[in-house]
Formats: sequence, structure tokens, C-alpha cells
Amino acid sequence: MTTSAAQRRERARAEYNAFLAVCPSHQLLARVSDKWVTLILSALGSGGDCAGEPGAMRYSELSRLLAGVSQKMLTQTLRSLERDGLVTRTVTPTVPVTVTYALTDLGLSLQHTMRALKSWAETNMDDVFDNRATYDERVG
Amino acid sequence: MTTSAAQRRERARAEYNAFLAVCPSHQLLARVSDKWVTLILSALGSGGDCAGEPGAMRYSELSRLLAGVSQKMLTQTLRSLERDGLVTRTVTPTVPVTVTYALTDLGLSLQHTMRALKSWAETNMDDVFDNRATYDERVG
DNA sequence: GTGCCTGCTTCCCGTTGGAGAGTAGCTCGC
DNA sequence: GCGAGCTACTCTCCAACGGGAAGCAGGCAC
Repeated sequence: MTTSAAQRRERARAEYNAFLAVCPSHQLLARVSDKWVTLILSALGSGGDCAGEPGAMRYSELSRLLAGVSQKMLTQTLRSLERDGLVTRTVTPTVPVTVTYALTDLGLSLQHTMRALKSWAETNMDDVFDNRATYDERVG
Repeated sequence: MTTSAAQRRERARAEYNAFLAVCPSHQLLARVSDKWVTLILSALGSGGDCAGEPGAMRYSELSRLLAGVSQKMLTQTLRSLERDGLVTRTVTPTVPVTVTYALTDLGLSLQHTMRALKSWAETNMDDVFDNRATYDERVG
């Protein structure tokens, strides 16, 4: 029987665990490398517009700003960010209940790091789109 | 009839488009904020282990190193990275055909930016895990 | 020939994420 | 009192994305 495939798979899994053991930060890296995490932190870190100051935002504000996100994902992502200690959730029992989200110091430091990524995206956007157009021409 | 919900949805969509018009880089940011993109670039940028030098890697090498990725996703992600001009794909017609992937200058600049994110993850990993444990205790 | 190697591609299916409706708790209008 | 409306979710579908395993091209080894 051709056990080589299964054996290789086993070995691959073992190596994967070893990889995680050597680089456990990759777990957190994978967690943080999420579309909505990035965009929500970007929104919380830049205020209402794209160039503002960090500040608390309401749930509905975030929902309106990142209209591409579903309410489910917004709630889910905010919960996980709260769990990771990156944002704080504050409920104010006003007339209609008001929930505000703000970055913690930890979240702020991550957002600060992500700002570099964002500015990379802004800087190299045109290059990437050019490359895409060229690639599509060559292939399609 | 309660058209307010539909109207608000329409308005939200319009605002979303406006948001993308104001911050088109967010599209690229969302594209780049992908688990496998981050990990593949991290792998290509750090060589075989976690602290090496950038260099070309073979398909099978990447597959073995990031054993958590399926072949499908690896191929797919590498293709899109190639399309975006972040990596180059080189086929060498050796005995069994050899395909190597390497970062372009653009990919290298992104990887350099991501290195900050990776070091953030390494630095604050413990804090995040502590926060998670605390949160889970409070809730569960 | 048969088998095996690498680098994909294809098929099946479970999980994830989106759309839209529904809910709790409150206040306001009538 | 009763319905309407507001905010911040929560629930229920369903389509689409991603993982696992198997298949495939094509060149060499035996």
C-alpha cells in the first residue's frame, strides 16, 4: 500500500506544529490579519473620516462608516477585539441605549503599526492596479 | 409600508461607495489583510525558518512550511500575489519541474511593512492571551 | 510498459459570512 | 394603555469560500 502519502501528511502536520511552536506569533498574526479587523481598527483609529484622530465610536457609526460589513460580522469582530483587549465596549444607559467602542492602549499600538500598512496601500495602490491590468492583459 | 429600512439600506450603500471613493486604499488594505497573504509573505520574507533572509522558495517548500494551508489556497494566493506584482513565479524545467516563488521589490516593501506587524504580534502576544483568559473567566 | 515525482486542478462537502427579519428595553405620541 | 420607533443586537436562512482528497501532465527511473 502507498503509505507514503499518509506518512507525508502526518509528517507535514508534525512540522506544522513545530512551525507553530517555533513561531507561535503566527497564530496571532493570522488572527490580526483579517479584513474586518484591519478596517475596524482603521476606522476606530482615524475617527469618522479617513484622516481624523482616534476616538470612541458608536456601533451605528461604525456600521454606517463600514457599510460593507454585515451587522453580524461587526458585532462578532468587535466582540473578539474586546476579548483580545484591543477595544473597550462602553454601554451608556441613555434614552436609546448607547454603546461606544474605543481603542485600548494595546489596540492603539496595533493601529499605529497598521497605519504603516495603510500608508503602504495608499502609496502602492496604483502600482498594484497597474500590475493587475498588465497581468490580465497577458493572460486574458 | 415601512420604507425607512430599505431607504436606510440604500443610503448606507451610497455612503459605502462614497467611503470607497474617499478611501480607495481600503480595497487594497482589505485584499492585503488576508491570513494566507500575510503568512506567505512572512515565509517568503524570512526564508525557511522564522528569522532568515528573504529568498526564493519552491512550491513544495512553502507547502511544507505553511502546512496549515491547503494546496488549493496556496496556489490561489500565490497566483493573486503574482497578479498584484508582489511575487514572481519562475518555472525551471529540471528533472521534475521546479517552480520557485520570490518577492519582487514591491512585495519586499510590503513584507518589510508587515515585519512591523509581525514584531507587534510577537511583542504583545502574551498580553493578548492574558486578556483572552481574563475575558473568558469573566464571561464563562 | 509501470510507477513516481512535482506542481497544479477538480470535485465534494463542511464552515463561514451576508441579507434580511425579528427582539429587548425604553420613550413618545395619542 | 397601545402602537410606533429607536438602538444594538440576535436569529434564520442560503450562497460562497475554503479544506481534503483524488486526479492529471509530463518527464525520468526501473
